[in-house]
Amino acid sequence: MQLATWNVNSLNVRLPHLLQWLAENPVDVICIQETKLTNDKFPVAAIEAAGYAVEFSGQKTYNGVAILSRLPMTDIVRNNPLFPDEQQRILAATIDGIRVVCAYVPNGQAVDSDKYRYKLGWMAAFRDWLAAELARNPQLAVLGDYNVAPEDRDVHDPAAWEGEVHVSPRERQALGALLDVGLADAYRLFDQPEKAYSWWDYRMLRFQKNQGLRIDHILLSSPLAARCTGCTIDRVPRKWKQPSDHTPVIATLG
DNA sequence: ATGGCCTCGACCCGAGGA
Repeated sequence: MQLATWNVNSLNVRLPHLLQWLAENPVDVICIQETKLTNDKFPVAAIEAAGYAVEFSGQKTYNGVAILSRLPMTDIVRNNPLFPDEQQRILAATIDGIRVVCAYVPNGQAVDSDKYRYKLGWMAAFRDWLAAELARNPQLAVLGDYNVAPEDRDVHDPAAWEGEVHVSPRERQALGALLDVGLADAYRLFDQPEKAYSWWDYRMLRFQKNQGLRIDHILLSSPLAARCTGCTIDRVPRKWKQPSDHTPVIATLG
C-alpha cells in the first residue's frame, strides 16, 4: 500500500499535474493541500474517472484539503473538533483500517506575528486531537504540509534560515510534540540522500540550485512504521511546466 | 542589484504563500 502527500498550490491550476502524476504513480491514497477551491468547484468527476474516491474540505481562495483513495473512505472528519477554525486545513478518513489524516499546517508568515501565534496554537490543538485519534485507532498516518523543517539537515542553508519561520525553535518543538504523541517521520526511517527537500521557492532559481526545505511529511504510528518499507520524495513534477512549488512525498507500507 | 515567483480576487495592484 502506498500513501502520498502533495501540496498542489491550487487544484484548479494543478489538476492536469495531479492526474498525470497519478497515472505514473498509481498510489492507493494521496492527501492534497491548498486546493483553493470551494466544494462546489471541486473536480469530482475527473478524479473519479482516474479511479479514486475523493473527500474534500475547501474554501474560497485559500487553504483547502482533500483525500483521494482507491479504496472506500469512512468516518470522515473535517477540521479539528478541539479547535474551531474557519480555515479548512484538516480532513480525516478511515481507509482499509488505517486512520488517514490530511493536514495543511498554517504558514506562520513571520516569527511572533499574529499568524505565527495562530500556527503554534493550531499545532498544539492538533497534537491533542491526534493523541485522541491514536487512542481510538493505533493505525494512524498523518500526511501533509507541516510548514516546519524538522532539523537543519532539512534546510538548504541553516545559517541563513536560523530563527526564521519554518525552522524556529518553537515551531520545531511543536512538530516534536506531534511526534511525541507516538508518530515517526517516515522519511527518516531510512537512509536518504543529502540535501533532500520537498519545497523550493519559485524565485531565484531555487529549484534549479536545489535550495529548498523539507516541510512536507508523512508521520506514522508504531504499527504502521513497522510496516513501512520505504519513503521517497518525487522531484519529477517540480520540473514540469507551471509546477506546484511543492513536490510529492510517498510512503510504502508492506 | 537585498529583488527576483505564483495564485487569487478584484479590478492592475495587494495579500498570502514559504
